[in-house]
Amino acid sequence: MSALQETALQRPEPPHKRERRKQARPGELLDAALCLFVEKGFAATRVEEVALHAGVSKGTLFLYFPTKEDLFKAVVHENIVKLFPAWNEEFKSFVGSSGDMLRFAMVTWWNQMGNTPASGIVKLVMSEAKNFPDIAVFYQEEVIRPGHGLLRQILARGVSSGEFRALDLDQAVYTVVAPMIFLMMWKHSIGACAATSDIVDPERFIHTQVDVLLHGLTASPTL
Amino acid sequence: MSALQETALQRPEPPHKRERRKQARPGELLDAALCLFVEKGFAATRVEEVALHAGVSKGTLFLYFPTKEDLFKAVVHENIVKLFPAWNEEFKSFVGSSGDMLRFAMVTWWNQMGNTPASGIVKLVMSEAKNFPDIAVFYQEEVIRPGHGLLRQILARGVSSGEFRALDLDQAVYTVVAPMIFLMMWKHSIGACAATSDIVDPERFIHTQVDVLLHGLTASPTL
Amino acid sequence: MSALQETALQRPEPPHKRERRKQARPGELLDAALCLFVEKGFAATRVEEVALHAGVSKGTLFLYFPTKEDLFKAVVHENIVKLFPAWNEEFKSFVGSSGDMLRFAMVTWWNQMGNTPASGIVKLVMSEAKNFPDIAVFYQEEVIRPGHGLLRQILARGVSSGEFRALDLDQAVYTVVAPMIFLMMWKHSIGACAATSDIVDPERFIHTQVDVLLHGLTASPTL
Amino acid sequence: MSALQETALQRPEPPHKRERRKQARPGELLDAALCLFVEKGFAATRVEEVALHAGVSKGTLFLYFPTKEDLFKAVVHENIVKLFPAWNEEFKSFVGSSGDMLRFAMVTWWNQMGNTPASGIVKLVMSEAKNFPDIAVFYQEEVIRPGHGLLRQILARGVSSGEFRALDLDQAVYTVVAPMIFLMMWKHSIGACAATSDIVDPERFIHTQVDVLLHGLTASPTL
DNA sequence: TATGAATGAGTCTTCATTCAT
DNA sequence: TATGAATGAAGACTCATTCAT
Repeated sequence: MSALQETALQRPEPPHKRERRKQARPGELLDAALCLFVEKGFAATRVEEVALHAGVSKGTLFLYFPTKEDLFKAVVHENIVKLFPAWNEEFKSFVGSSGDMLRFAMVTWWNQMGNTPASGIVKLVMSEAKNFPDIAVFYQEEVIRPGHGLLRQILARGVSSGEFRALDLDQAVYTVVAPMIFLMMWKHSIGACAATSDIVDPERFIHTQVDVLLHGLTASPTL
Repeated sequence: MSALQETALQRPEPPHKRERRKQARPGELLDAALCLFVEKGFAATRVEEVALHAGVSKGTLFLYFPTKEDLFKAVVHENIVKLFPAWNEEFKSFVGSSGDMLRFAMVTWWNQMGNTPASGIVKLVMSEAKNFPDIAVFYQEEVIRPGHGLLRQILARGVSSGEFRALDLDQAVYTVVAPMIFLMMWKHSIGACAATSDIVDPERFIHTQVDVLLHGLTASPTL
Repeated sequence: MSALQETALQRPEPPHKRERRKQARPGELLDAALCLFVEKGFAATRVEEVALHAGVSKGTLFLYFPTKEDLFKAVVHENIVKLFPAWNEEFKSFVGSSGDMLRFAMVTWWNQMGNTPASGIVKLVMSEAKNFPDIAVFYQEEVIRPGHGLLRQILARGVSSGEFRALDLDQAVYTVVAPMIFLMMWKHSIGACAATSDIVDPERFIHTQVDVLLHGLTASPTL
Repeated sequence: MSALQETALQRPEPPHKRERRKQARPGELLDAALCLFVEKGFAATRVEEVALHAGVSKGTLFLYFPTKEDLFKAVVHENIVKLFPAWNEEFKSFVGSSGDMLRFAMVTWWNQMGNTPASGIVKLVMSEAKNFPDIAVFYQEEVIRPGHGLLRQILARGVSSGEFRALDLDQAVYTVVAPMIFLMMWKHSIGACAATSDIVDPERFIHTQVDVLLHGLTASPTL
C-alpha cells in the first residue's frame, strides 16, 4: 500500500527513516527469524537474538508476534507463499521434449529455491512439522499439492506424448520430489558441518539424478 | 510370554531381580529415549520423562548417561550404527542380478530401519545435525561412509557385470540414498500429521523408485 | 540526610522509579550477597536467597551477575578492593611518629574493614581461596600486594628515621598483618559462636598488639 | 579389644587381611576425609570421593558415619584430640629463659602441628565453625582453653621472673596465638595457590615474629 | 510504538542418603 | 558387614513473556 507513495515521482525527501523502519519492522524480524531458525532450529534460537538481528528490542518483537511459536508460524507462512512465484505460467509455455522439461524443472527448482534461503524453510518444515501440525497442513496445501500438481503435469505430458512410459503418476512424482527434498535437507544438515568430508555438489547431483531418472541405471539392451 | 522360557527347567541361576534390572537399565532408557526423541524431538524431550518412561528416576538416568547429549549419542549409536555390521555380511553373500540386489538392498533398508523407530533417529540427526556437530561427524563416519560404501559396491558390481551402464559411482549412490532418506524424513514429518491427505505408501514408493531407478522414465526406443 | 540535597529545588528531573531501581539493583544485590555469604558461607548460600534479600527475583540476579562465582568476585571487589585507593591517600598525609602511624594504620584497618561486614569477606576468601583460584590471584594482586606495600612504607619510614630497628621488611610486614587477619578470622568463626566463652575484644586486642609490637614483651634492661 | 590379639606374642599368622581391614575401616575413612576436607573444604568434598580414597564403597561409609556432617565432626574430633600430646609435660620441665621458652613453644607448635595435616584441621575449624557450632565449642574446650593456658603459664613465668614486663596476660596470649594461627590459615589458603607469588617461609616467619615479640620494633633507647 | 528491566516457570544436573541383596 | 544401584530433593541457570515507562 505504501508502495504507491514510495514510487511517487521523484519525491524530493525520502520518508523519515523512522517511519520507514516502523513499517519495515515485521519484515525485518521475519528475515532475522528466518535466518536464525534455519541456522539453529526453532528450539535453539532465542527470541532475543532474533530481535537483536533485526535491530530492535526483545519487547518490540512481542509487539508483533505474541509468541515465539507465532513468530515461527509467520516465518514459515511468509516464506512458503514465496515458494510459488509464477512457475505455473512458465511451464505452460515451455517448448521442448518432456525430458528437457523435467531437467529444466529440477534445475529451476534448485536455482530458485534450493539455492536460496527458501530451502531452509523446507528443512524447517520437515524438521518441525510434528510440533506444528497446522504448519504441516498449510504446507501441504500451499506447497506440496500445487507442486506435485505441476510435476504431475510434466510427467503426464511426457506419457501422453509417448516420450515416457505409462506411469503411476501418483507415485512417479516422488521420483522427482525425493531427490530435490533430500538435497535441500542435506545442504542444511550434514552438508552444513564443516567437518563432514562427503560434500554434495548440487549441480552434479541434479545432473546425475535427471540422467538416471530418464534412462535408468540399466544398460540399453541392444547398444 | 517369554516368561515361560525364562522359567524353563535347569536354569542354572536366575539372575537376581536387582541384577537383572541393572543390566537392563541402559537398554530400557535407550528405548524410552528413542521413543520420546522421535516423538517430540530432542529439545522438547525432558530427561525426567525419559527416566519415567523407563521406570526409573531422573537420577538413575544420569548414572548411565552423564548428559542429555550423551543419551542422544547413545541412542543414535544403538539404533543406527549397530545395524551396519550385519548388513555388510548380508550383502556379501547375495546371489542374483544387480537389479535384484539393489531392490533387495532398498527393501531391507526399509524393513530393518525405515520401518522401525530407527528411522525417527535418522530424521532427528538430519534435523539436529547442526546443533550437535560431533554427532554429525560420527554419523558421517559410522553410518554414511560405510552405508555409501555398501551401495557403491552394489552399483560397481552391476557396472562391472555389464548389467548397469558406466556410472559416476560417487554421484550414483545418491540415486539410491536420496529416496530412502526422503522417505524416512517424510514419514516422520509431513507424513506423521494425520491431517495430511497425501500419504505415502512405503512399499509402493520403493517399488516405483526401484523401477524407475533401473529402467528410467523414458519409454524403450524400439519397443 | 542527603535526601535533603536530593530533593533540593530546581531538581531538573527526578529519576523514574524504575530507573532508580535499575541503578540500585547491583548494589542491593551486592549488599545482600555480602550479608549472606558472610553469614552462611559461599556454598551454603543459595542465589535465590540473595535475590530475595535484595527484593528481586532469581532471574534479575543473573541479569547482573552471570554466575554465582561472578557474584562472589563482585562482592570481594566491592568490599575489599575498593577500600585501597582511599587508604593510600590517607597515609600519604599522615603526620606523627611511626609508632603512632602504625597504631593509626591498625586502628583504621579495623574500623574501616574489620569492624564492617567486609571482614567477613576476608574470612571467606581465606576459607575458599583454594576453591576459587582466580579469586585468590586477584586478591593477591589487588589487596595483598598493595596492602603489604602500604605497611612496608610505614615500617620503612620508621627504620629510616631511626625510630625502628633495622628490619627485614619483607618479614616484618607480617608482624602487622598476622594479628589483623587473625582477628578478623576469629571474629567470624570461633568468636561468632555464642557458646564460646573466650571472646576477644577488638580494641583491647589491637591495643595490646601494637604495644607489644612496638616495645616487645621483654622488660627494659635499665629500668 | 583386638589390640590384645594383635600384639599377641610372635603370632605366626598375621590376622586375615579382611579382618584387619574391617577393624581399620573407620580410621581409613577418617584419614581420607581429613585429607579431602582439608584440601577442598567441607562443601566441595563428595562423600563418594572419601569412600573411594579409603578403598570402600559409598554405602560402607554411611555404615560408620550416618551423615556427612557426622563424618566431618568425627574427623575434627579425632584430630583435635591429637593436637595435644604431652606438651604440658614437656614445658613443665623446660629449663632456660622465658624468651627461649617462648621461641621453643612456637617452633614446636609449628613443627608438631603447623607442619602436619593437623594444621588443616585448624583451618577447617576456623572456616566451618559457624556451620558447626558444637565443633566450635568442642574446639574451644579441648584446644583453645588448654592451649591458651599453656601459653599463659609461659608468659606468667617470664613476668614473675622479671624477664617480661607486667602484662595483661589474657590479651598477651593472643600475641603468640595470632601469628601461629595466621600462618596455618595462610598455608592452607592463599599460600596454597600456586599462582600466588607472595609465599611465606614458615621458619623465617616464626623467627621474625619471636624476635619482634620479644624486643619490639622500636630501637633501644640508649644504644 | 518501543524499550529493556524484571519475572518465574522450567530444565538439566549433582549428590547425600537409602536399601535390597 | 559390604555393596553399589537407585532415589529425589535441591540448586544453578535459561529464556519466553510481561509491563511500567
